[in-house]
Amino acid sequence: MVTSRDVARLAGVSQATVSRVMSAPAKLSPATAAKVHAAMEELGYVPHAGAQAMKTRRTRTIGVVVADLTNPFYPEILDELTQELDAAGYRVVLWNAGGGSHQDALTAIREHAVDGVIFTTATEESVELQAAVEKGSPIVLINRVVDRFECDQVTSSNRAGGALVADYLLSHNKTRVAFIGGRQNASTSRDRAAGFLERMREAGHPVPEELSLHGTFSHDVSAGFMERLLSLPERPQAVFCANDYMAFGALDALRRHGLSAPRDCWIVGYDDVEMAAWDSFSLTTVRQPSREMARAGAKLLLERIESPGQPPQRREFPCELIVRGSTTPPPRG
Amino acid sequence: MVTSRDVARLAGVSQATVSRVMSAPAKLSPATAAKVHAAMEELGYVPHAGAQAMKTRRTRTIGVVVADLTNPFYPEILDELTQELDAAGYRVVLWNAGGGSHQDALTAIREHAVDGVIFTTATEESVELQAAVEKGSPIVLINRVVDRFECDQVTSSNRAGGALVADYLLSHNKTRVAFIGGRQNASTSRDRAAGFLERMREAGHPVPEELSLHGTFSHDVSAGFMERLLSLPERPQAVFCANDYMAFGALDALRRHGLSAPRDCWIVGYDDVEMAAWDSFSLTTVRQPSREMARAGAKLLLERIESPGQPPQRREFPCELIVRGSTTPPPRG
DNA sequence: TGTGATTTTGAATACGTATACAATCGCGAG
DNA sequence: CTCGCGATTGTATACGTATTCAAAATCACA
Repeated sequence: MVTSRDVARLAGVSQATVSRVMSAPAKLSPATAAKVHAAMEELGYVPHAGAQAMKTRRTRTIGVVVADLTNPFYPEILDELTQELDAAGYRVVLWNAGGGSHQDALTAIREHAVDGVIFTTATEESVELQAAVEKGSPIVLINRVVDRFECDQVTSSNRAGGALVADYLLSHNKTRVAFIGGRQNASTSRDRAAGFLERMREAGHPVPEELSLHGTFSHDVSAGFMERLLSLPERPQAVFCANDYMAFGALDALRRHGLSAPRDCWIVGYDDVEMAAWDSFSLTTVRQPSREMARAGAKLLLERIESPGQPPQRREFPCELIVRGSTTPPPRG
Repeated sequence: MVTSRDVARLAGVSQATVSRVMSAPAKLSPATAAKVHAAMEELGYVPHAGAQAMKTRRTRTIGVVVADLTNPFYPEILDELTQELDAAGYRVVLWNAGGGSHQDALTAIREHAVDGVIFTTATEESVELQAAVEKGSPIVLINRVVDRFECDQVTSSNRAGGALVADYLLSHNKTRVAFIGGRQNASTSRDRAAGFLERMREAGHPVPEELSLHGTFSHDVSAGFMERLLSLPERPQAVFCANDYMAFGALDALRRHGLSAPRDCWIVGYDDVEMAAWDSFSLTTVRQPSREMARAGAKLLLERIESPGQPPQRREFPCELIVRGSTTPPPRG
């Protein structure tokens, strides 16, 4: 391994000078800077990340916790996050689902293995997460959000989005409708459900209990729910799924029974992942600006790392209904 | 920040003893071990990752380079890798596409920021990668592979897989067939193409040049190619795409023109990502055991880190044709 | 040419941990 | 009761870098 001392020796300067070439080149004469650069080049010098981290207390590494790489929503978020953080000179370490992810990520902060963490998967229950937040650890919540945590949070107007769907369905005289949700402890599923169910109720068409299903955010579970709905004596006219991934499951269940949307049942999703626009799905959905949210989250975290102690910020992005072929065909023109 | 010295002070022992509690507990009397543990607990001690890395020259972190998170193949690989490495006590840092990924990953090795890297995206051209390999850096290639690199490599029998598809199509009298490939510098696309085209030629039905298209591994580019194929005076009877993601694009192009598989054109993919089995696609494809390959890659890398200097290993996993609805319906029963 | 101000550089040290080596302790054999 | 050995523990040091402080070199200007 080649150290800054080796470079110093070759360049005929002190180790301190080599260090300064990287941290404060302005304070050096061009001549010595050139000498040092030449020596670094010749030896192929690369500073030791651990040693640097120890001195600077910075790792230029950010943690990201995602819930489920199988759901295309998360790869999209991750794609944007890696690009954004990469551009800012940060590395990304990834934790993927699994019970321990939260804990591992929080440990990584305390080990000074990362400068901060972006959670896309926060839930009310995580006592440790709350403790970390209260201790002032640099943490940002994207997507799922916990109101009482005092930290930066980025979300979309899930409640309003759910209501949007209700309005849309009602305006097309769909009054017997179902809801397929994910985990109840996720704010996303909860808020979307709340907005949707509340609006249906207000309109005088409350969603009956047997049409409001909750499980896990998964294609297969959702498909199973959809089959259950299809086997009811009176089939729902439309189904709103808490995310696109589940909506794909519902569409698949339809097809499996020789049925299709919108003919036999309307299907609406949430997220507007890229695949939703594919002709194979053509899924009507509520678009949340996921990539923009990811960028906002990254920015908030980097700012917090730069200048700790600022009051936490909350950003809520608006959502928008995107009508596609899984409900009514889009308006002509 | 609480250091091992703080713990030592509270426990009334030396810093060395605290360190030993973690690295060699057998060498300590149960009594002192207990004291130290209590002190660690009370102070919430967590060792500083950078300091540890500096001494031990290990980070317990592995880098992973993927090409495109939008292609569900990579999230699947990544899912398996994170689980596997996590279980082995390693963190994962992720590099995602972008021109600099390779370089960044290699730099991370030299910075001792990671103990090794798994590339899913190697190409012949990467001189730096070759140099790193020759220097003995712990590097494993999964998926895409470069024959002349002297490092651990995990792949599937892409050439044979391509031939499988040709045999299958020929056995159903599909003689005018097309190929949609990805980047030519990726061994996967190249080998699948070679196996496929060669077998078609051998059978006396060479694929004409205008039916052999190469672009980038993307849904949209593939859809564009498919549209071009559909606009030919004589439409191909079947299209083999170098991966499922591109096959989805081809299916979408069909649908966009009011056509469908297998009625108007057979579509075959490669990979067998989870989505391929969904009813919305029901894609005939060549299954490669991606998750198994990921595990094998992780294992090879960890072994290499444990005991460097071993001769590099190559593992090639067999592939299997999975017939689904995008070609002939699967055999009854 | 001398003086003080300023720039440029080096010597020394600290970051937090792991470990080689030395010191101490307890205990059984002689 | 002494010697010696193994089991525990402490002391001292090194890992590679950033930074403080002081020294040396340079410069502006009289």
